[in-house]
Amino acid sequence: MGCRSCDKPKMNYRKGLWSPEEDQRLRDYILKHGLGCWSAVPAKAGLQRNGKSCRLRWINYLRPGLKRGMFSQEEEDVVINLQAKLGNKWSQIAMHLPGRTDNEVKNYWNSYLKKRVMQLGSNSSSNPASKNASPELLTSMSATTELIMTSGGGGGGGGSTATSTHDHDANISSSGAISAAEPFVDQHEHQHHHQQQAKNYVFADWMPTAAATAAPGPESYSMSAHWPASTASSGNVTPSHGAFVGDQMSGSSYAALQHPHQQEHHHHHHHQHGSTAAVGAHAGAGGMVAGGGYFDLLNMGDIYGGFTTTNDDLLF
DNA sequence: AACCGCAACAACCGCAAAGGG
DNA sequence: TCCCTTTGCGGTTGTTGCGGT
Repeated sequence: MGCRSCDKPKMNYRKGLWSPEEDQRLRDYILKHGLGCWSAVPAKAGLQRNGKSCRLRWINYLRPGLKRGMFSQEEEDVVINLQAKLGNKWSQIAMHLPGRTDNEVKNYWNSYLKKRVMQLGSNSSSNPASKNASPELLTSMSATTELIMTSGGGGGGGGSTATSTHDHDANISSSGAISAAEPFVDQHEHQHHHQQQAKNYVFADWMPTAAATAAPGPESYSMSAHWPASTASSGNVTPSHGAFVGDQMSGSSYAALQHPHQQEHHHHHHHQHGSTAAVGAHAGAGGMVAGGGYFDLLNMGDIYGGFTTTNDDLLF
């Protein structure tokens, strides 16, 4: 682990929200050099951030394969059930939700699900089916959830003391537990407290739609030279990767990326954290790209996150 | 119009584990 | 084995904007 060569100069690190320029620097750096010593990234990328901040930014926001927008009913079920089972092991829970980060899951739980579960728990105390989830919540309990529940292993309720040993980046579980294909592209309209904008699946908001569909030119630099071995061995690492190279950021889509909720609020009465602009710009990345593109991009999540999943693990 | 409360989410902080020297 | 650095994780705080008054 120790990255001795990463002697960083003492400096006053910037804090707070990331600017588009910072994001671009970080993104460009990672694209060119791959994931490595985070503590060295700021200096090498020309960022006045600490490595920790860079890592977090990458994982939670810039990394390809991330979904944005509201949680689907299925995802909600997964969170509720796994939280009941594992406790606040957000990274482990996130592993079962492709494209979701632990931070996102955690936020969703703290801001919404926790209250809901508590309410339901107090209202329907006589629900033997689940100590946390109400019948309402369970009605849509899918085979997906059951799969997770049965494959999770290890019992125990909340407050598990199990030490997490997984790679934080690997939000796509090795079990490929969630069959994401169809539910991920619909405009799930389940009754959500805040009636958020229907979720959208953005495989890296900064990725232009063209990148999801168009084959890049052969001039692309060699990804395999920089990315984890799993990348090179993955048959799904397709030419589309090349499209990531360089400045892929369109102004509009990036603006949407930076602060989704700062955009288009005037179009909706309710909070809208899924960026409509992003949907417009990138809907194809997750939705329109049925089949191949979708797969490829998802695998990009593998690549950038250092996943070790195989093609077989991705059940989409 | 101004203020306040709330919700959502991005980001920070502190701690512990992992791992190299 | 110890020390130090890096990384990963979970709790918490900060920021922003909306809705209500």
